[in-house]
Amino acid sequence: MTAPAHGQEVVPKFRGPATTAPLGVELSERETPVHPDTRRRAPAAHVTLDAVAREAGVSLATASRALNGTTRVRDDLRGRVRAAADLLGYIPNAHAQALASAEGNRTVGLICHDVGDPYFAGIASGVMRAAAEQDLLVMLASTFREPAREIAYVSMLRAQRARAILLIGSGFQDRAWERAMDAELEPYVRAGGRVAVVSRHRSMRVDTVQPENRAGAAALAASLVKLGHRDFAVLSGPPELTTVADRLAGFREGLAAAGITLRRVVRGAFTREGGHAAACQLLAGGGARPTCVFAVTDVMAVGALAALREAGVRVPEDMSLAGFDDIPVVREVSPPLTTVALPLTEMGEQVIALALRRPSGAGRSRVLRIEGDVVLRGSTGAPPGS
Amino acid sequence: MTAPAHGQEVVPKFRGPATTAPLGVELSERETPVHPDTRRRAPAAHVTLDAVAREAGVSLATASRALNGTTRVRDDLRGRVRAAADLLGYIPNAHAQALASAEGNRTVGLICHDVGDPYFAGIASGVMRAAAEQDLLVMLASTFREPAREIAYVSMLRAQRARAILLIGSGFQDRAWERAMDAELEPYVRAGGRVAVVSRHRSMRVDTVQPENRAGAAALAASLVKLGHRDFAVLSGPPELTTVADRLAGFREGLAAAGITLRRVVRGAFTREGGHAAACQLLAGGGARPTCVFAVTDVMAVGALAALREAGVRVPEDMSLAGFDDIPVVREVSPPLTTVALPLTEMGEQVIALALRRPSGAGRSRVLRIEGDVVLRGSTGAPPGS
DNA sequence: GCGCTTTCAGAAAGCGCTTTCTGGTAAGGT
DNA sequence: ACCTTACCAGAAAGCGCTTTCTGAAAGCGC
Repeated sequence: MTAPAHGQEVVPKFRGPATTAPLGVELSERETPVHPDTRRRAPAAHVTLDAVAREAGVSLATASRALNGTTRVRDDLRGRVRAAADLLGYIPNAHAQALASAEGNRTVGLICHDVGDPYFAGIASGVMRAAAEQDLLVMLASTFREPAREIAYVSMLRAQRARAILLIGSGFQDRAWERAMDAELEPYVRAGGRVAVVSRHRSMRVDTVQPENRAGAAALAASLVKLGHRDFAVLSGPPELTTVADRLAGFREGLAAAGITLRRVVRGAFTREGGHAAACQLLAGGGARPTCVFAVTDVMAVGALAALREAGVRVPEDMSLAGFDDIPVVREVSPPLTTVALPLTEMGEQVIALALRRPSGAGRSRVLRIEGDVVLRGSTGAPPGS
Repeated sequence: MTAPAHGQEVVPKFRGPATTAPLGVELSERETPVHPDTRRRAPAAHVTLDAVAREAGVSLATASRALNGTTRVRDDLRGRVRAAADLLGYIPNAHAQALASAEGNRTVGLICHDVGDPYFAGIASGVMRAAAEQDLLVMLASTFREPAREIAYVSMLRAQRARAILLIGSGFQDRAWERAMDAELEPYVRAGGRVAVVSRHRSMRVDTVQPENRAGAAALAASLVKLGHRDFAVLSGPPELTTVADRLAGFREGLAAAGITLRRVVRGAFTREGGHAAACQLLAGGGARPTCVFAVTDVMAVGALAALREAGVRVPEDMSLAGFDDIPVVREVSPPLTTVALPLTEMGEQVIALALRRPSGAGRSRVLRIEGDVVLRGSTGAPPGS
């Protein structure tokens, strides 16, 4: 489960008196005492509204109205229906409700690469909070960065008649996939579905929560220049992602404003390991090292920090390091990372709000621009020898 | 969005040429070019199977069979139906399908406290991966630690006729809530629903993925004793949670095996801040400080580490610190934290597997015990002055 | 007391599918 | 040539609900 690695050691397993199995995992069974039958009748499969109506001695229609309160129902009847529903343990069938009513169902779909990634987890957390307030259920889909799966999920969410589909994070390099995605989304929107995205360009009638990647990166560059740096490198991600392109361009812009040219860009995957590898590559390259490195995401920056430490490069004394996003972990590492802070949970709340407020289907698309705050922390300082 | 805090500084926002709005957030609209009408007919609302059948010149029944392939359909007809479905952009209505078929719908419910917490995010990630492989959609519900919301979610998931309900993480202190939860779950299980939980005791016919908290904590204690420590403190969580109780008891057991008595237990919330506060409280108390501290979760340990650093306590020279869970962040802090590693994503995969494999409704309940590995990292060392 | 409106319960028509059940046609046996 | 199987398309009956429509009963003014 855990491979022994640099600076850590896995201790052989403790065998307490309670544990006898030789495996790391043990499956046991236990008999559950049969629940003593309460007063409640045993529902064979599912209690239907029909059963409730019969129990209450009213018609199906009345039972429905009594429980959902759309039209007036005499108080005594309503009481009887409620009591019957309670007694029988009635739970409405959401499918039948969605089918019968024009309302549709109270769910939204959320598609992201991986909830295990703190960036997505932060946004998802915001979506969840907002959804909870509106009694919406969120259908979560993790693509694990496979475009085919992403499209399949949109299709599934369409089948589920989700009120809205939320797409979080960069799209894929391959234009063909993006086109396929548009083809999938277009009829959905036409049919009244709402789509909103975070940090992803779309060609459609889709609302967007868009971090100001350029401005943020430019501001960061300006701050780093102010610390005295002249010599920069960027640890970048897949070049086709707009997020990457914008942050890189913004950083260049910020440097240019001070008459500085970016010396070096190293590309890596959008993961901790990608950042680690990119940093290693940067250090391996001969020549003078930059005094300051900007990783286009915090996740990469965390990997880079580890790489620098392993290589004996002191941060920030030998080299300053900055990231982007402000995921929680960057406050915990030492030194804590300078970054451009994005309000992740708030972005999650906004994207769902944007989608749900959208006038069904057509209409202009809105862009909610989110500014990032440059937060200087311990990972950046004056360049060495200044 | 980000309050200036200890050791960090928020830089005033950069105003690039592109940004003119004075707010941190800006809402703009843009007109989308109207999508040129393709060959495809414009679906007014939703394409129904009926429309597909008509287009293909076959009956509704045949269309259904052609698309789902349960019974044999002549190849040419099947082809015509498929073509018609493609042409019209048919997406089946999952609600109607669920309602009409005995199969039910392809969704499972996942209830946890907060996907923003790396512990839950890790498990959720595992659930997502397993679900993706079986073409299941996951309905995610975050309770934000409110028992009422948790019960409401179970009810909603019941209404959605989720194939399975997965409950992740400790239950609540209040026995009344747990009883209410049982009352909610019991008819669900009776009606054929599957329930599986991670790290949570239930009185019902429910499968469980249960980390070996006692054995793990005991093993950790043994390892720490072996490093030379005699003087321990525990940063604990809410005492009524079985997870907490087990880890604490296990740790005591491990110490007892070496003839050592635990000196001090400080309670805190199950969060980073809880760990921070508990550590502060521990340091504030006068008297000799323990040489080694065990925080019952990594999340708390991370908070504790920050508190120790702020108080000028060096880890591990002045004090050793260990956690439990092995969430990713503990490898990134310095020193990296010694902990008991739980295979979080694997636990997620197991809990959903357990639920889905469960013979519908009744039957024995199974317990999958997960052993933790003690992983010694830089946060633990020999006690000072040895 | 009569016709009027108003109130509210019940009957019934779907929502979009799956799945029997029915029946027509072609193939095979005698 | 006739009858039995076998195969497969279509009709129709729901799945569990919402919602319109219908109509009975009650309240009201005259």
